Amino acid sequence: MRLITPPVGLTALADTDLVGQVARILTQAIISGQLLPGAKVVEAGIARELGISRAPVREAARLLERQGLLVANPRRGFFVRRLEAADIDEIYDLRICVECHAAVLAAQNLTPQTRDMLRRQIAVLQETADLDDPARQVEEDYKFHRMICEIAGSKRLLRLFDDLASELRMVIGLIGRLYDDPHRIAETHIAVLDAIEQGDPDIIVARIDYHIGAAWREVAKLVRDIPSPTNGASH
Amino acid sequence: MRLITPPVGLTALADTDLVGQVARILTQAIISGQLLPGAKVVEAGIARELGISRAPVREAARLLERQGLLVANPRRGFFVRRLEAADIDEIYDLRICVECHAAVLAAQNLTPQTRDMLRRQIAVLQETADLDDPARQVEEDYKFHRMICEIAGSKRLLRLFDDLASELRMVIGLIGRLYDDPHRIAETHIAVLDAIEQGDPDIIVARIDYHIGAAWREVAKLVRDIPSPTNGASH
DNA sequence: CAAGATTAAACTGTCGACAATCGACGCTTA
DNA sequence: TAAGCGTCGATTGTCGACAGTTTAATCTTG
Repeated sequence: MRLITPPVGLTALADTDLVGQVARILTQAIISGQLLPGAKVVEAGIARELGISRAPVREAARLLERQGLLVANPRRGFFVRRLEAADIDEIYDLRICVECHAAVLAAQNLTPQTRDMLRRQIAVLQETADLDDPARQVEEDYKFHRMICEIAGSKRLLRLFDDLASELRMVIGLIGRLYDDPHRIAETHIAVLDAIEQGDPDIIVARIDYHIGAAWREVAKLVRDIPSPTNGASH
Repeated sequence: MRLITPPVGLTALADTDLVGQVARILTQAIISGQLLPGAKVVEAGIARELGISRAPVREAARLLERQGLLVANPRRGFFVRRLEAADIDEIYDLRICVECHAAVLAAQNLTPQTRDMLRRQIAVLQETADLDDPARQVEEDYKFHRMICEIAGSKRLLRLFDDLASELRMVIGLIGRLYDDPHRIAETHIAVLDAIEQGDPDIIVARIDYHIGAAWREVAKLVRDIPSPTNGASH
C-alpha cells in the first residue's frame, strides 16, 4: 500500500515540519481512498514507507485524531474513522448551518475582487460539468464553497469547513460519482452566488440550504443503496 | 509552575491512555490560567513534572494544537495560543451560529427528561447568582449551554462547542469576573429555555442571539478596558 | 556606554530500543 | 468436530540518547 507516488520518499519536501508533511500525506491517503474506513494505520509500516521513525508518524496521527479522520484505540492503534449513515447526516446538517453563516458574512465582505473570484470559479464549474470527470467536479465544487468561507474572513469558520469537507471527501471518494446531473448542480451554484451578490440574508440561507440539501439527499441515497459503503477493510 | 496538585504525580490515574491524561492536564492548566497565553510549553519541563518522558507530552501537545489551544512553532516549540480581540469576536460569532442551531435541534428532540434537566440547571444558575463566585457562575453557565448541545444530539456539534468554550474559558479566566449583573443573565437563560420549550425556531434564534450577544459585548468591553489582557508571558 | 560578535546553555526533532500487550494460529481435549 | 487453551509473532507505549538549532549570556569593540 504505497502512500506516495515518488519513489524517492518525501526527502525532497522534508526541509521543515516533518509532522505536518506526514499529516498531509495521511490525509491525502484517506480522502483518496488508499486508506479505507476501518483500516488499521500501522505506525511502523507508515514510518518504514516514508523512511522515518515512528515518533513523527504518531504525532501526525494525533493531529488527524483530533480532526476526526482517525480514531485512537489505546493499545490497539489508530484506525481510519468509520462513517455511518448518521454521521453523514450530522456532517451535512452542520455544514448547512456553517455555510449559511459563512455566505451571509461573505456577502457583507464582498468586494469586486472576491465577487469576480467566485464568478470565475462558477465558470470553471460549468466547464467541468461537460467533462465526464466526477472527481474533478467534486474538487471544483469544494473550491467554490471554500472560497465563500475564505471571504467570510473567519479562520475558525474556514477550519471547521475544511474539517467537515475532509470527512465528506472520504465518503464521496468511495461513492465515486456524486452528481446525477452536473449541469443542474452548476446552476444552483449560480443561484447561490446571485443571492450573495444581492446580499439578503434570508435568500442566501434559503439558497444555500437548498443547494447543500440537494447534495445531502444525493449522498444519502447513494449511501443507502450500498449496504455498508463506508466500511472498507474487513477486519 | 506546578501543573498538578497531588504530590504523587499522575501515577494514580495512569492506568491507560497517558496521552489523554496529559492533554487534560495541559488543557486544565491553560483554562485555569496557570499557563498564560503566549507562554512557552517546555516539553522536558512538563515531562519531568509528571514523571514521564517527552514523547507523550508532544503527542498531547499535538492534540491541543489541532484544538487551537496551542500553536506549534517548528524548531521553537509549543506556545499557548494568544487571543486577540478579533479572535474573541470570531469565537462569539461562531458560537452564536452554532448554538442557535443546537437550540433549534434541541427543541425538536426535547423530552420531559431533558426539559427537566435544563430547568434544574437554570435553578442552579439562579442560586449561584446570589453567591459571589464568578468562576462558579461561568462554570454553571457553560454547563447549561453544553446541555443544549448534548440534547441536540450531534457529536460534532458538541465537540465544536467544547472547542469554542475552551478557548473562551481561557480568556474569561484571565478577566476574572464576567457578569455585571448575574441575576439579569440568569433571566435571559430562562427566556432561552422558554423559547426552546415553545419550539418556534425564530424565537429560539432571537433569544440565543440576544443572550450570547450580551456576553459577547460584556467580554469585548472588558478586553478593551485592559490594554493587552490575553497576552501574558512577555517573552 | 551601546551595539554587535561569540560562546555556552537549553531545547527541539528524530531516532532506535525494550518491555508490555494484543491477536492469530495451532494444539489439546472432550 | 468444535470449543478451550497456550504459544508466538506483530504492534503499541514509553523511554533515553544524540545531533542540530535556538535562545540567553558573556565578551569584545567602536
